[in-house]
Amino acid sequence: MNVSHDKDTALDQALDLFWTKGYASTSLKDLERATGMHPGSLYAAFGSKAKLYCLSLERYAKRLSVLRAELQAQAASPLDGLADFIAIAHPLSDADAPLPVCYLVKATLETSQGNQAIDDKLSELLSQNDATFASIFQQAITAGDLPPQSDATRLARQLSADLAGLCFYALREEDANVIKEMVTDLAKRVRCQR
Amino acid sequence: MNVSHDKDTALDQALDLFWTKGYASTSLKDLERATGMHPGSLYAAFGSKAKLYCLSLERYAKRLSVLRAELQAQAASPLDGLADFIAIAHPLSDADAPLPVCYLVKATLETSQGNQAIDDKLSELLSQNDATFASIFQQAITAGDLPPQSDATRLARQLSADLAGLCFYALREEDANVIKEMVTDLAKRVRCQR
DNA sequence: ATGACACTTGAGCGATCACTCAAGTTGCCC
DNA sequence: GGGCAACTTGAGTGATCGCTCAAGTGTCAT
Repeated sequence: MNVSHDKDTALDQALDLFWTKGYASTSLKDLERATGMHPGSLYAAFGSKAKLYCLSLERYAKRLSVLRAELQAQAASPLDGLADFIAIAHPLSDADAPLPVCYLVKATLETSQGNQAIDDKLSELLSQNDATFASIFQQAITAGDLPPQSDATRLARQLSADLAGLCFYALREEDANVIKEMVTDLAKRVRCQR
Repeated sequence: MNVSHDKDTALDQALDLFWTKGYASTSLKDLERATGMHPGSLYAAFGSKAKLYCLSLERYAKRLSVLRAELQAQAASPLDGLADFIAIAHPLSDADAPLPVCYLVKATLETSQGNQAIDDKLSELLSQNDATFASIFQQAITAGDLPPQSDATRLARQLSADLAGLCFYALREEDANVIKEMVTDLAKRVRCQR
């Protein structure tokens, strides 16, 4: 009795596994269990563990950026959209996320020094993310919501670091209220000037 | 021809390895190469890979806290000492560190969800660190360097997260000047109110 | 010199790693 | 229903994993 598999579903399951356990600590046995696929099918569909990992990173980044774009479109202003993203959609405040930590942040701190293709993919995705942040800040500057002499790139950099800092803290703090407070503070800081 | 080994030296070498490669990606073969010890000696001295890792975490935390205490003793005020620590002694600005990333931060993001003893050790060390930060802020409040209504615990929490955020950014940014600037900014922010 | 003891040595343990591939199954077109 | 391409299956690959332990070596006091 053979079972047919949906590549996207399997990728989602692999993503959750990698997210929680990390790349090195996730074995193919784990992936087989999670996806219900046998090694042959996994390799036919994804090529290798590293490629599957890269695909999962890409998928996650895509998902986040779609979400951010949606919030941006609904928001009254660029900064409001960004604040909503932090307060609502980011893994820090998303109850469905397996960890209250951005997958890319965790991957960055784990993976450094290893497979080159993975490192490249990660820095590509993070750069894209920073660029999006910067473009939103630029819109805010143009719209007059930020002082004209503001540096959008620098603001993006700082936001990226601030989010990563919160991720770190969220992982160790058992009291969800503390994290919620910190997230709210950051969102507020983004919305009402910095 | 047998070789006698110094436990502290071996521990330092193991620490550097774990720091750069992470726990899961560091094999006993790697540790043997780095320390020059054979498996039997390693196990006689340290018990297991996990125990060696815990010892390395402890040693690192101790090293950092000694450094911080020294700077604190020399500084004109508690906040000055803290700022010096960030600007001078923290891995972010220490050229000798194998990575511009606090070992505990990296370990926290890698290790979550695994060996219980490691998780416990990590959260113990991080709590100690936060407590030290908080006590320094408390001294600053008592000394009148911070408004009396300041919340030392909250300030410590925020500093911890800010440092972690910088670690994340330092790992991906190839331009050392950008990081230096961000570190200086944070040190300044700590020194001159927040 | 000798025996007692502590430490080092490294071959090798069973388990698990990422991965392959020949055989089996399925769905589709004619 | 016969033929074929596409996919699934899972036993099995060699390598490496963390770890053990009997044998070897060095350092003592006597």
